[in-house]
Amino acid sequence: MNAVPERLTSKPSWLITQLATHARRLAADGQAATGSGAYHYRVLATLQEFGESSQIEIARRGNLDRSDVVAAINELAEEGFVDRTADPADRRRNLVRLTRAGTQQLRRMDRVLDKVQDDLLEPLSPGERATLIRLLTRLLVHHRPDAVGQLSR
Amino acid sequence: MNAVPERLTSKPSWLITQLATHARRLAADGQAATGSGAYHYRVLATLQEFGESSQIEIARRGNLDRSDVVAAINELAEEGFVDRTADPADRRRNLVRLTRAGTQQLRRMDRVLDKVQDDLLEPLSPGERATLIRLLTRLLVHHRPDAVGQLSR
DNA sequence: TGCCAATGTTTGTGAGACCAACGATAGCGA
DNA sequence: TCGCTATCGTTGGTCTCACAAACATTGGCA
Repeated sequence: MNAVPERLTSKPSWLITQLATHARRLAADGQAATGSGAYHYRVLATLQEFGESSQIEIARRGNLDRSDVVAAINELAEEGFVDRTADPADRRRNLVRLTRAGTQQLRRMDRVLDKVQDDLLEPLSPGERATLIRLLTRLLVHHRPDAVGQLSR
Repeated sequence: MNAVPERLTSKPSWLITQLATHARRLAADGQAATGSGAYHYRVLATLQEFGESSQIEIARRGNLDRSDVVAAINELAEEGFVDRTADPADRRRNLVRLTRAGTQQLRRMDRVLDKVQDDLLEPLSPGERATLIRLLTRLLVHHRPDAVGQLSR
């Protein structure tokens, strides 16, 4: 009754894109309560792990377009989660850093996203989860080394 | 230099969504030459495997919104790939069926998408590919049984 | 007969990933 | 030192995918 063409369900690209849509939904549902979204999380995470950065650095490290970084930082700054100041050493750049409130927001989002991972992988055993992560990582390293922190040579 | 926050790369949801973006790009690149897109493929595949259908059936089987089916079928009909006629037995419904040209278009898209699967899984051995497909399918069956042709309750 | 449900359709929204262009500023080679 | 080129932030788009709201037409049914 609810059959889906085998042409679709047999394709890895179908499995991956459909699962990605579901993962995004889980994340969006959880993040709704935090008031920030996926782009905001990438910015906050980048700042936390690498410290004060220019917007272009945030874009490269978080795999974002620099124009999207502008919008995300506008919103984060408005809520007091980041601090944006002109770089005195290079007036083309802004220096962005996490505030205390931003660090707390990141922690909130971390909790939410950790739960998302659990929900997402729920049906798999720990060993299967590790296998899946390993295979997915290999594919991503192969296709988009820059999205996994690999030097693209 | 191109480091990515470990907070991101360690999350399955990151791996899956980033890989999905890449898969969509591969598919879009390949499909550009065919003139049809992902929604069109879902419609054509559904018609081929289940035969003449109403739009609501196409929507349910191809996991599409019925309003998106309207647009896709408009475009497919304009190119002569499908045929849309009012159902004499239920005038609320349209009966949509594949034309000869539509069958050929589906074959073209199949070839493109088969190559996409190969590109996508390239770094994995046949055994690893099977493992990945098995794990992804289990996750999707668990979270969105309707997207894999499973009865949802 | 009168009401509710199903179907197709129109219109719109929001997220995510991009792209092009522009002004200001730096850096560098002649 | 001058002039060219590159970089950075910013603005203002585009496109795809997923989905929600509302409406008219038609069927089914109490």
